[in-house]
Amino acid sequence: MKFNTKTRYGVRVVLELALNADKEGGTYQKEIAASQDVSVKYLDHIISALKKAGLIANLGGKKSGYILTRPANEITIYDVYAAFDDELAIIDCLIAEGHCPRKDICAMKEYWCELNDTIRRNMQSMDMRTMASQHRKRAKILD
Amino acid sequence: MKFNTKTRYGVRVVLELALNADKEGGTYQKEIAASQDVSVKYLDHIISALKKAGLIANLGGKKSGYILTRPANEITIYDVYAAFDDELAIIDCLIAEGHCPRKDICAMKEYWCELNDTIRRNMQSMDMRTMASQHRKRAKILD
DNA sequence: TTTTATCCTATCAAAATGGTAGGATAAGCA
DNA sequence: TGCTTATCCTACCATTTTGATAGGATAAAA
Repeated sequence: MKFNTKTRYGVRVVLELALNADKEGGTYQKEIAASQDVSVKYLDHIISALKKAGLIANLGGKKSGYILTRPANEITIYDVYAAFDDELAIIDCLIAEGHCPRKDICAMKEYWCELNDTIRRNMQSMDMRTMASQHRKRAKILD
Repeated sequence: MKFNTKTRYGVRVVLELALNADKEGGTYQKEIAASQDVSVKYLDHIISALKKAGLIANLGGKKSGYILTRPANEITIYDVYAAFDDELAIIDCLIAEGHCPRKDICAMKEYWCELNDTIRRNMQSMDMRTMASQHRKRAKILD
């Protein structure tokens, strides 16, 4: 029961872009790689998925920096999660219906389904502007 | 982000024993295997872990049926989870401290930690007596 | 025209997952 | 007593997932 590193890095990339919202020309992949301590090559995959999901984009053409495509408060943790994985389903039978012969009686399925909803709603209710401001607050205290 | 089959089967085994609480002589591994549609061999692992965790026990000696070691309302979903996995940690840095260089500033860590607590508390607040009674209710309606 | 940053696909080692197999042990029974 | 059988215990194994690296294509900028 773990989130994978792509999701974790993905969130951090989006957080960095949210923090750099005022930065002229966007943020370069190279800069992100350096500040997040990930190889540029690995970051390729992360950024590619975030772009495909429509969360980030190049400010200009091919050799320009990245920015968020919408205000940080309109991007949730779940949005980032969904860029890397399918719909959240903590057990398979929540998506692959018709397979389990006991699906109509199974009390467990109902429980897992509710837990799944709880987790998804939690992730949907946290946006990246909030994360950014919390990060700034913490950084300030430590300063 | 999935629960593994051992945890899922484990919960179902405990649920079955909760439902069979009145059954004379406990429930045999063979019976559980049949009703849960798992091989007896695979069930070996599940049962072994549940026994090790102290959730179930043989009613008599080696060749006797299984029962729960305490009332079903004193066994939570989290108890069963913990029989198969370590403490719930949806990202590694929640347990392996000191590793991440940004742990003091990282706003994300705080978020993941809170989500982790939310999930754990949810699992801790659902007990197997409740599950059993919900199951009986559903089975009755379908009858 | 050279550099270089993004883009895109393939590959790979290691770990996790889901499960089978074989045999040891010991209880129950004819 | 000896056979059957259910639990117990340890290997092993195939497949998938994970966390990355590598190579080269593309195109913008200098």
